[in-house]
Amino acid sequence: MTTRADQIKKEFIEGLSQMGRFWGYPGGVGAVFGVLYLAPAALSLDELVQRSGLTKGAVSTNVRALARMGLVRHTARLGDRKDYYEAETDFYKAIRSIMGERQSRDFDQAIRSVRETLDKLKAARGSMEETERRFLIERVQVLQDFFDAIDSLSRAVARLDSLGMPTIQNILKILH
Amino acid sequence: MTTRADQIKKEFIEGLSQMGRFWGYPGGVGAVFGVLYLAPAALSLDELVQRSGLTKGAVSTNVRALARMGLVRHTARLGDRKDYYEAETDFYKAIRSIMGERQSRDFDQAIRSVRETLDKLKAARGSMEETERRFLIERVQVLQDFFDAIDSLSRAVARLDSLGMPTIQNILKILH
DNA sequence: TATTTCGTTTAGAATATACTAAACATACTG
DNA sequence: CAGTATGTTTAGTATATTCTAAACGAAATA
Repeated sequence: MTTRADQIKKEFIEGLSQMGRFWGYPGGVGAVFGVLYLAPAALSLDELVQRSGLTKGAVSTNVRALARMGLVRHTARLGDRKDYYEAETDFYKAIRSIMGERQSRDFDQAIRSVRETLDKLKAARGSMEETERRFLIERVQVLQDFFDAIDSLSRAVARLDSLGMPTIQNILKILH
Repeated sequence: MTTRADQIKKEFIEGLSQMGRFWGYPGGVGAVFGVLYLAPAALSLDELVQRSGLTKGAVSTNVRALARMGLVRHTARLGDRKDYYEAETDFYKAIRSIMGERQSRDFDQAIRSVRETLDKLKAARGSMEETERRFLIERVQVLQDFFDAIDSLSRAVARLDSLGMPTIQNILKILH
């Protein structure tokens, strides 16, 4: 039998699944988080399998991704060697963790690539037409400045020990 | 013959391509933008085909996506019915445009889904166990508050007519 | 009106991704 | 030590995405 509660939960979880895809994560990640977020207590892997409809393998992978992002906590129970998982409900904490995670992975790599290009261009005096070289340096420099700004912003956010509504309100004031 | 300049450009473009994928866009989008960004003048579609190595169809699609995002401007030349494209170099302008674009599409949809869940839960008094209903409302409310905060932040940014380093510096000060 | 030029759209191929099912590894339990 | 419970890894599959190649359409020109 499907209760009204089950129905509402299911729709919500489907919504989170879409949302996950929007942020660039597999649908299963959003679904697993949804299940955990609507559970009043930590769940075991098998419970996640049941409630998410995915297989053990997929849940294992997805839940690990969520833990790496800091959206899910890994807990244990005495005298029970199952792993239990529960959702992080402090999203301000989670978002910092996510930023840290993404930061290191691909974004840093991309920024590095821009910096390398700039270095190469600066070192290329003589081996290419000077007018073009000046133009390219100018362009790439603008991009790097932009990335540096984004970078310092996200680092600042990640460094905070709390990012709550008061802080956001202050930022909003500046942006008037 | 491949000059040193060509080589450096090619590597830079490859970097932007990766970066594009990181932000969730096809590699071709990044590549096309890279070509335009390193060109001192607007380019026609055929020139983009040559320099990006993609076919007309792909370039047509990708360049249109970039224009929608505001990362590329569509220009014309008198007495020439070709389309010409040039890169937007004001990234602060571009980022606002991108936020507007993404906003409307999927993110709004996701937020709406959360709000709907909350409404349904509030309307479900009697049709489910009251303790559970209270718990679910609490959880979903926290998520919605968070999204509302993000939403007002991004709307504020999108509303600005300029988002330059001074603004960012101010924000950084708050985040100390 | 026929021809050329240019951009878009479509059909299909190649690729990447995320899942399932099952084998596997590890650590408890009897 | 055999057997069981638990989570991870892998091989294969299904699906979605993004490209190419080519057909198409629209507009300018002869």
